Amino acid sequence: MKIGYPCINRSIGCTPNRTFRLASYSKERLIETIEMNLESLEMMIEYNIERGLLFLRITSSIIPFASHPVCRYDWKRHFKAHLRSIGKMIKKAKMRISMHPDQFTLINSKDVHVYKRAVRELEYHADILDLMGLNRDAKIQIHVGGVYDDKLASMKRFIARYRKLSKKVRKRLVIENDERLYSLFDCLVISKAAKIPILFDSFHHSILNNDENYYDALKSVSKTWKRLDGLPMVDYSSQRPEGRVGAHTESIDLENFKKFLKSVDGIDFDLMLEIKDKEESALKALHLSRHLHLK
DNA sequence: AGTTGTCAAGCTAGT
DNA sequence: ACTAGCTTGACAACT
Repeated sequence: MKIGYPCINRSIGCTPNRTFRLASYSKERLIETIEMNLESLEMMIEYNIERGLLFLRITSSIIPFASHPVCRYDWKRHFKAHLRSIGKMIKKAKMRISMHPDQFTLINSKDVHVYKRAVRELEYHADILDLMGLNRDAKIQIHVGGVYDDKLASMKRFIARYRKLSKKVRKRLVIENDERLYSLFDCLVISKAAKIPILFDSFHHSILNNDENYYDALKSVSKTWKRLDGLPMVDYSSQRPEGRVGAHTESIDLENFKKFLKSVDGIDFDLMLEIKDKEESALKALHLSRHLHLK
């Protein structure tokens, strides 16, 4: 099991998340920001490798405005070598990579313009992973999308639109169960029809479910990942005390985490900790997982 | 230097 | 038909 945290590190003093306002867009500003982001990403990767955190989610903001019409600069060509060298570091360390486009990336939208923008956004994510030279176990995770007053029709639209995606996107795209609209069960229905792997979010599942326990849930999800897809990816978080239902905790609750690990003991997967204090909790989790006597 | 409002993108629930 | 809320880090404009 590889363990990681998403997008940013709070202790190295730089972020791969830098962006700027659309109003201040310029080619120079774009290049400068991407350069800083890629350097920060490299520092983050080094930090993680040194500490044994081998699962990383790369932020979607790494190339600001990448899929926006304002961005007509050929950043792919300009940063090809840099991205390739980052990919080499990743592969050398056998690090696992995921990306998670934002909530407006909706391929099942009724609005065809939203759908088209989503496709461009997914292509951009796939380009990053391709330019890094990563194999198809590097994944792009999205939610199924909106319900639009007709869940079945919206699920069908997802499947039909998924089938039309380019191969470079399809080989990396996975769906994640959410906590309000599409449960694990819904995802399984879609997965069966579209042959798309499911990324299991344990926290969402604890809020929206059909009474499947973690073990059975993860077992059924594991079957949706083929050999070339790599191990299943799992997102883990827990409820922030006194927060709104679904609010992610500030810092890892080790008792809850231990219980979760024990409940899915015997199933192999890579684990992303969606916790606000990022690397701090990830390191605690890594330490705990190494000292638990599991199968 | 520190604080606060605002930012490319959408959906849903509530009025 | 319209708007607040979701969630969230960092920019940008303001004290």
